[in-house]
Amino acid sequence: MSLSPDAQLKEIARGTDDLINRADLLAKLTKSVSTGKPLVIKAGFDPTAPDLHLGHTVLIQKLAVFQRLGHQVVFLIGDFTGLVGDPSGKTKTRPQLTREEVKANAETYKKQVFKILDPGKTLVKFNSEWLEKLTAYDFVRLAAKSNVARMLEREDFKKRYKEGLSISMHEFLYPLLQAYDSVALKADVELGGRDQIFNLLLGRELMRDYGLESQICLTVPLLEGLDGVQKMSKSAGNYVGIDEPPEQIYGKIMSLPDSMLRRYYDLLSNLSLDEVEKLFAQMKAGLNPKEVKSKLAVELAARFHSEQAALNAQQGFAKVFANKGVPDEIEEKSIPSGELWMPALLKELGLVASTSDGKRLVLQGGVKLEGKAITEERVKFSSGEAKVLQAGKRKFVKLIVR
RNA sequence: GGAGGGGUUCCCGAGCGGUCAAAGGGAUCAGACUGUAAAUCUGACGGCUCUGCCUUCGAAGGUUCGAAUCCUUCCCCCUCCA
Repeated sequence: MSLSPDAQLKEIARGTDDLINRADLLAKLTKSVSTGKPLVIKAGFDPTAPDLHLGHTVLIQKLAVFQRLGHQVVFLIGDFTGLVGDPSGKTKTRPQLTREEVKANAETYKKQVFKILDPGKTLVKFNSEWLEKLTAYDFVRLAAKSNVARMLEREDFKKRYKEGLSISMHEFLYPLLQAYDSVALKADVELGGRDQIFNLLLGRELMRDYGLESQICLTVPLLEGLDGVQKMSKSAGNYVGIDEPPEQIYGKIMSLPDSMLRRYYDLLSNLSLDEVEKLFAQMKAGLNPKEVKSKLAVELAARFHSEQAALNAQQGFAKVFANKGVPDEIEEKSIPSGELWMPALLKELGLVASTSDGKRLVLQGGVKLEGKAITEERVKFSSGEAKVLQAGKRKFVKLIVR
């Protein structure tokens, strides 16, 4: 089904951060509808982090929108540019990935991405396919397409330059190579995060230089992580991975600060704008924010798993945290009988990092046996007993005494 | 090539001969409270066979009764001028 260009535009523009520019996109859509030729939608991904999180899904969902509208999504894996290195991670030299590693990462990517995208309609490409073939001559010619002043227009470069921080040569190359990808793919639209705007725009210019019709640049907002401050990233540890078990997804969303709720709804929920408005109006009128949060947590857990798994996670959470109970399924561990020194036991069971840590936990009343906080470091266990040991709020182990 | 500034515990960042396992902040963890793994408050936050001992302040040596702090060499990072 092919919607009218106007209707498509509206759908595409929803929840975007920036769209450059609307008129061009409308023209492309109009042409696409009249000729029946789908637009080429490009989105690039670095092959070094195959662990996708919610932050990435904002963009992927937008890709899915294009896909539903009948356009050709190209999932571009930046195996070559990954070697060059993204300007943001500047301290360490990236390890050179072998072909096998890139391939393996790509598979992981696909597995995750196809929870949202339709595999049958997605074209997966590697940019080494064309970038590797560039000669030094091509390369210099490519580099000549831009200039230092232009590069320094980029916000982060400008800032670093002003503050006298270093900028490596290859960091200038990165945007150019990414832009060249658009040339190679003859992309109609490129999607990226908010931080990608410069690179996307460079693609737009470069395509013109190469005599092609310029791509449309569409950015989606960057999702803040669970801490509500930094952008979501694996290295910051404030992320929700889409491959995580439903209980984790649910629990992590519940740990989101209330202040971030609306933002998450706007960027992640599939609810219509009206429904979201209504929900927040209710909350203002007294509905417990916890309920609103839980609703989102269920929606997301269900998206990456199943409705049932999500509801189970919700129940388990209520049991453990709201009612301070014990989860249904806990790991069983066998321990010897006799008097045991808890810090060592905790360490052995992997519940704490060190005996010192274990001592602290006991001291602070964070260790419970059968729901009762223990006060002594040494506890007697008799053979045949089975007791639930709890370390902190969410770690449980069932002890089977030999 | 020249001049200068730096490398401190998970991160940022103080300390610049003893009172330093090292201020402060962040992150993390625990407890209380609650509406949740929100918010807030309190506490903990190198390791261990734990009223003591061991290891840590880029690396290796040295000075000293005693060094993260002083000296030497080395490694690394950054800035400016060429």
